Parts: sequence; C-alpha cells; structure tokens
Amino acid sequence: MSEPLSPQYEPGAIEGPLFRDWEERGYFRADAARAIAGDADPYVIVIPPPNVTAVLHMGHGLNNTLQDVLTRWRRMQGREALYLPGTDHAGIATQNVVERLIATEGKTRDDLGREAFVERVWTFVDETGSTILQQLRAIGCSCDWTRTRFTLEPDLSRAVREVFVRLYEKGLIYRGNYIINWCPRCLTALSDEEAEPAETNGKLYHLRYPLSGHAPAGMPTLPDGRAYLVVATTRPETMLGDTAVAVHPEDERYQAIVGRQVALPLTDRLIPIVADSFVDPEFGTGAVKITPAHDPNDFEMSRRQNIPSLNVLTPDAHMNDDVPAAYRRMDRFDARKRVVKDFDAAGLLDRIEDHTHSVPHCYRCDTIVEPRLSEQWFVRMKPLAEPALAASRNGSVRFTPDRWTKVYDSWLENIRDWCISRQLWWGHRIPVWYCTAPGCGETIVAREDPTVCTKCGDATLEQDPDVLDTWFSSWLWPFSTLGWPDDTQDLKAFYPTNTLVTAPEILFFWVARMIMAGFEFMGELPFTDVYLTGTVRDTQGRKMSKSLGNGIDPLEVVNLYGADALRYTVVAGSGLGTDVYMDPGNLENTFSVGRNFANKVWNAGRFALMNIQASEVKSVADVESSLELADRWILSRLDAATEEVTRHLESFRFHEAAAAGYHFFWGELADWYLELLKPRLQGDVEQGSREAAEATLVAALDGILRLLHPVMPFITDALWRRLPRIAGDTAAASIMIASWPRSGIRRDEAAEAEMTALMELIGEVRTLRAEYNVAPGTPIAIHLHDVHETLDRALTAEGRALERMARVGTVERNAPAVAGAAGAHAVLRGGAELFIPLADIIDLAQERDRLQKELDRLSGMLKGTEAKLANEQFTARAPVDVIEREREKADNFRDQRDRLSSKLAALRS
RNA sequence: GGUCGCAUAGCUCAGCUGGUUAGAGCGCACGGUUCACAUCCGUGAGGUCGUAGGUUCAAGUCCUACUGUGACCACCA
Repeated sequence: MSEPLSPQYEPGAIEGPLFRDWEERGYFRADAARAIAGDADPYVIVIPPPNVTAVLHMGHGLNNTLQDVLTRWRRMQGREALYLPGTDHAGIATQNVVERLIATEGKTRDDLGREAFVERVWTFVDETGSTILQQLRAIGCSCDWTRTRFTLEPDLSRAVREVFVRLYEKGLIYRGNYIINWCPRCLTALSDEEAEPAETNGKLYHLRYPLSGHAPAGMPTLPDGRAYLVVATTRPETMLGDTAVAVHPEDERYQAIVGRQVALPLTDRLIPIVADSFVDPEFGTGAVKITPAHDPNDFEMSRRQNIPSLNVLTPDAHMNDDVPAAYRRMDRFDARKRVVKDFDAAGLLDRIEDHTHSVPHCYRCDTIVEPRLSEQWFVRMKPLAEPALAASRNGSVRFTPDRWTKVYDSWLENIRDWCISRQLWWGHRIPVWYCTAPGCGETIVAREDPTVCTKCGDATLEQDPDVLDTWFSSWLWPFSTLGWPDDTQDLKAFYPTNTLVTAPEILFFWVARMIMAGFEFMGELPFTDVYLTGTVRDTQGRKMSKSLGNGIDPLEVVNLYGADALRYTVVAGSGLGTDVYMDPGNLENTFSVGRNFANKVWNAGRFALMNIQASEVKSVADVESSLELADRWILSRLDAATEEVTRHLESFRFHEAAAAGYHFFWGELADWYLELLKPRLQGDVEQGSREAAEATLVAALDGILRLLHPVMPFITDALWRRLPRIAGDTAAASIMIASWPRSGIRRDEAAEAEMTALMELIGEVRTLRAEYNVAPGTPIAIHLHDVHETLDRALTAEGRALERMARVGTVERNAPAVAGAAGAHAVLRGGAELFIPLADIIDLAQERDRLQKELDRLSGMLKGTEAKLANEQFTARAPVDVIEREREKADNFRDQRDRLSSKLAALRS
C-alpha cells in the first residue's frame, strides 16, 4: 500500500517535510480563545531567549529539547500548549560582535557615530540574526512561530519603558555615584553578576609609606630617618589614587600614628592615617591603603570616614592626568610595573609575595574588570525581593532539583541593588532627559519622549546617553511577550506560564528577576515550576564553549543521525539536573544510543508494515476473546510503560521516561513480542490468531510511538501515519495531536507471570547452550521437571517459542531421570527444573564441578536468608509481606539445594 | 571563609517514599549471514555502592566525621 521503507532509518528525507507539514497544519499555534473559554487548560513555556546573534550549541540542544518534550507531551494530553519562541538583543554581546565586524573594516563605533552604529547593528541583526530560530526548527521544536518575539522590538520596548517609569515613580530606581564593575574593553558598567571571578596567581606587593613629620619610637625607619609603615596591595598602580591609609582602631601597633599623615610616595600628596574597624589586623601588616575610586571596600570606608576620592584611571584603564606626569596615559599593567620599579629604586619596596586571589573578569570579553567610581542608574531590589522570597518559602514556586531553592533564597536574602545602566549604544535607551537650560537642571522620566522641559518649558533637553542592561528587558519576558502592558487576550489566556526550563547559570540574572517582575507588575508568579538543567561538558569535564572549541554542533548531529537521535541522546543522558557529558571528538560514539534506537524503532515499524497487508486492523477490543498469552502480555507491559513514562515526565525525570520507553520498545516489544509473533504473521495460522496478532501489534506500536513522540517527534510521526488504521478509531492526521495514552486499563498479572516464566526458561536454555558450547544451529532436547502451573500454562500457550528462540527440538515434561545421564542443569524460579541431556558433548567431571559450585552458592544464600528469618527482631518488626517473601525465598533455596544435592548424588553413583 | 552538590562495573551514568540475587548504554570477550534491523542477535566477564563510625529487624538509599572532587556566593587589601 505504501512505498517500501528503507532497511535503515534515513532521517534526512523525513524531517524537513514533516516539520513543514506540522507547521502548515497549524499544530504549533496556540489558541488563546480556546484557553480563555475553558475548553482546554493552557500549558505555557516561554523559551529562554537566546542571543539574537547566537548559533545553536549543545546547551540549547539540551534545554530546548526538554522544553519541547514537555510541550508536546502536554499538547497530547489535550492542553492548549504554547511554546513561545524569541530572541534577546543581548546588549554587550551583540555590540561586541558588530564592533569586531567593523574593526575588520578599520573602523570603530566612534567613527560611525551613535546613530549610524545602531543602524549598522540593526542591519546585522536583520540579515544574520535569528538563525538560531531556524535551527530550533531543525531539532523539532514545536514553538508557536507566529508569536516570535524580540526584546528590542517596539512592543517589548514599550514594556521596558513602562517598567522603568513605574519603578522610578515608586522610588525604586535611583541614580548615584557608586563603585561599579567597569569593563575597560567594552567601556561600560557591569552588574555584580556580570563580573565573574577567576582564581588568579598574582603578587602581593608590600610597599613602604613614609610617615611625615617626626618618627615615633618603635617604628622602623628609612635611611633618611623617616619612619614608615608597610601596606600590601595586589594593584600597586592604584596607590597613585590613594587618599588615606587605614588601620584597625584597636591595633596597638598603630595607636600612636592614627590621625597623622603619610607622605604618599611618587606623589607630593600627604594623606591621613585613619582608624576603621573594617581593617583586619591579622592580614598583612594590618595597614591598608585606601583608594576610594578604585575599590569597593575603600569606597565604603571613604563615605564613613569622609575621605575624598581620586580617580586615576581613564575609562579604558590607562592612567589619567591626575597622576604625576611620568605615569600619564600609561596602561594600567605597565603602570603597575613602573610603580613597583620606582618604589624599588626609592628603597620603598618592602617585598613581593606570591598571592592567589580571585579577579573579576567581564563575562562577555573576559577582560579584567576595573572597579570604578561613576554615576549609574540602580534598582532598589529589597522591596522586589520580598515576595519572590516568600514564593519559594511557601512552595508556590518549585525548583527542580530542589537544592536550587537554597541558592535562590540566599541570593534574595542578600540582594543588592542592581546597576542597570550600560555605557553602550545597542539596547533600550534610558528614558530619562536632563534639562540643560541654565539654572534648571530638571530630570524628566517619561513614557513618551518629552519635547520641552516640564519645569522650565525650555526645549534644551538631553536624553541620558546610556542604555539599559539587557536583563532589564529579559526579566519581563513571561508577560511582555504576551502583550503587556496592554490587557491582551494572550495575557489573559497564557499568563502565568507553567514551566521554566533553563540553565542554572542564569538563576540570578534571569529566573529570580523574572519572579520579582512577575509579582511587581502582574501581581502573580510568572511560572510555578523551574527546572534547572545540567551543563553540557566534554569528556574532560569542561563546559562546552565556543572559545574552547570543544563544542558539538547540534546541526552536524542532525545531519548525521537525525534530530530524534540527538534528542533521545541528550534526554537519556541527563539525569535530574546532572551534567551531560559528550565527546566532541567522537560523535558516532556519543550519539550511537539515539541513532541505534531510532533505527530500531524504524525497523520494528517496518516489520509491522511488511507483515500486515491490510490497511485496517481490528481493534483490540474486537479481538479480545482471541488474544493469546503474548498479546495480553505485551498489552500489559505497554500499560506499565505508559504509567512509568507519564509518572517520570510529571516529575521531570526525563531520562527515566526515555529509558522506560526504550526498554519497552527494545527489550520487550522488539526482542520478545515480535519474535513470538512471527509464526502468527508469517506462518499458516487460524484467522483469529492472525487477527489478534495484527490488532495487538498495531495497538502496541500505536501506544509506544505516542509515548516516544515527545522525545522523538519525527520518526514516531513518520511511522504512525503509515500504521494501518484501527477499526472504529477516528485517527488524528498526526501523532502530534493524537491523545496521550492512559494507563491502568490493561494490566494482566497472570499473563506477565506466565511470560516471565517462559522468558526465563528460554534464557536459561540459551545460557546453558552457550555455556556448553552447543552449536547455535543444533536442535536440542530438554527435560522439564516439577513444572508449576504458571510455566505449564505458558508452555501450552507459547511453547513453540522454544523452538524459534532457543532451538529446542523436543520438550519432555517429567521425563524419568536417566541414571548417570550427564547434562546441563538449571533450577528456575518457582522451582521448575531444566535438564538438557548433553552426554555426547561434555564430560561428567566437568558437570559435577559445576553443580558443586552451584550448590555452594545456593547454600550460602540459603544460610543468609535463614539467619534473617531466625532473627527475632526481624520477624517481630518487619511487615508481614516482607517476611513472607523471605520465607518463600528460603523455601525456594531449600528446594533448589535439595534437588541439586540429589542430582549431584545421582551423578556420582 | 560560607553554602550546596557529587563519589555505584573500564567509561558515562540510573537506582524515585530504606525491603526479591544493585541496573542501563558504551567498551571488552566468545559465538552467530533463515528475508525488520550487523546502526543487528545471543551469551559472558567485570561492582567489599569513596573511607570510618552510627541509626534500624533491614542501609547504595537515613545520620555524623573524614578524604577526594565540582559548583555557587562572599571576598582580606
């Protein structure tokens, strides 16, 4: 009926057309009206917007696959599922990319000017941006592409401005002179979160600062007779900006000189010695140089102590004009060397020690960050943090794995104000204007661009040159993307969202802030569940990154093995929030799990299609009375798999869900059921048996394909659409919109017990054949003793499987023991005995050894079990069913032991 | 310095509320070309569950300490 399928799964030909088909049919679109009308519960995931210039890496591959798994699963469950895509304008990152680009043309952003530069970035973004959204399609993401958003588009910019104004009016946004993290390469302020500390092997320089005036007794002196004290610093060049030296108020060594002055070397300045309890008398010499303009702690102290600040660095980290002429315009690291050299020459270099400390680096360009005193805009975070903290404490937002709750809580508990201004051009311009009319100086913060000063009416307004931190738009994402501040249908239908899946690296940057914004502007949490993924690492445990060049390109994997193989591999490989390890040097090895499984699924489907000619099969209900053991068994196992997959998805145990589907498909359906089915599909059997087989096979495939669809969307739909129709079923056009299977309706304990017994028997026969090197093609006879009822029924129903699956020629039940017969022997669970006469193949002595070994093993296990049962505390306290199980175990062991020893005795005679 | 995580087979990891003889994939060894699949099938070897204590009738699972390792936060200049 349909074209023959290739023996190997070829994803390339299938995925593209299938994805287009889904999109054309509108399966990705979420219907706000339906959700509002209550026809379907909404289920919403917003994508963590990737940088607009980003290209897909494995981190996205993991992240977005998990989001899509959840979305597809919920969609099949009948929810109105919305997976909302979009990108982030990524201020610094994007600006850096374009700056590098124009640098190849020999230009800087200043050459172009602000307007032209921003224009250039837009061109770049329009031309090459958003490729990642295409790439997400390639891995099968079922996003509602009609709702794609961009943080810098007009609607979202309006949300940003609304938020800025509201917070300003509430007094939660302020402008001030503070020490901030400054990137001398990006030439902008960074938030505390954007300055990433890295352990660095540096030096601790001990510098002698001469005291001015007379030398007190007991202090060391220089050759010229002046007393000196020693301060330690890791950044000697900053001494040019020192405005004080501090000691601890109770440090007896320095009591006498507090209040006196130091003649700051290399300069002609005199600076005071102050007492401040911030100083740790134990560290170094207990005396600290104070540089308020270039160190956060010194800055704090300078405010307490009323010490002036002196900025000695330019924005690009060169010495400025406020230092002695010899150092002006010098790079900070050159100046460091020079200062040290000059101290040494003046006999003021006490000593240099190795010193390991952490140094903050720019999270975008990795340049060493320079603390810098400057005027910036801040958000007062404490009031925003309170409801966000309460939400995690009262469990209304849940983190998975839940250990992240503590991390989240402690960040909020120690929340610090957020520096939101950036000295960039690419981003949301700060909606603040300053009136430059003489004597006015009014600051205007407005939703609409003002044309005249609200105070003096003058038109000489200047807008603040800075833009806002990228995250100042991202933190609004769950509602700005739905149309806020307007009261839209989408907002009504889809806010709050449900699950946020993201990397833990942006817990503070993004997740916590979204929760704060949700409460502040929507009065409600933006989502109820946060799933934090692991990190994708290489075989050496290093995080995959572009700069290390150890990344894996997901698209290369898609091209080689298909999106399903990629998806299955990342899902199966990631435990609950654990890191995922992949080998960039061996893609075949890394993704073979997914590739092989996809191929297995393909071939099992192919098998069914080749063996069922009809375009329609009966429903299982219609052939109920003709179902055979194997049929009832596989349907029962499918029911169990359905329950497991569903349960694991509910608790975000993606890997377990994947494993459950895998195990059912390969270990039960393919390895056993299909083998058992062959005679009934290919041989000459009764019509009823064949019909039951076909109905069951199609039902089983139908079910497991649905269970696998969220993880492997392409192959499951490709096969599902080709499956014969099930009579009476109003089949959907695609598995994507088919319903999620229900469980708890086809469990069959008896069938499972019988099949288990049969499978064990076949397994034992295979084991013994292999153990005794019986040629694979040689049919053998087996003897069975003490066949219990369960096994008996299984043999009656599916005895022919022994021939097919274990090359058993004849089965003799309760055959009389032939005295002296040598053979392979095994005792099955439930007490049945298996004997394979092997007189022509093995020698007796060998067999006796084996039996003896087996007997020893059994005796050991029996002893352990008996000891347990003899323990009065066990029998007194353990639950009845546990004791019962132990008893059965012991009885079992005892029986087996007795049989074994009599067998052994028989062999000896 | 503070907080949190991890330590189970050669490798990467499962093991959900303590309870049958601790599992999977890859790798390895042996054996397999009958028409779903060699991206396959069968069999096997390999684990004192990091160390030492403790709780319990029962511990890979709970508690404590230690060792190793990783992450995050705060940083002492």
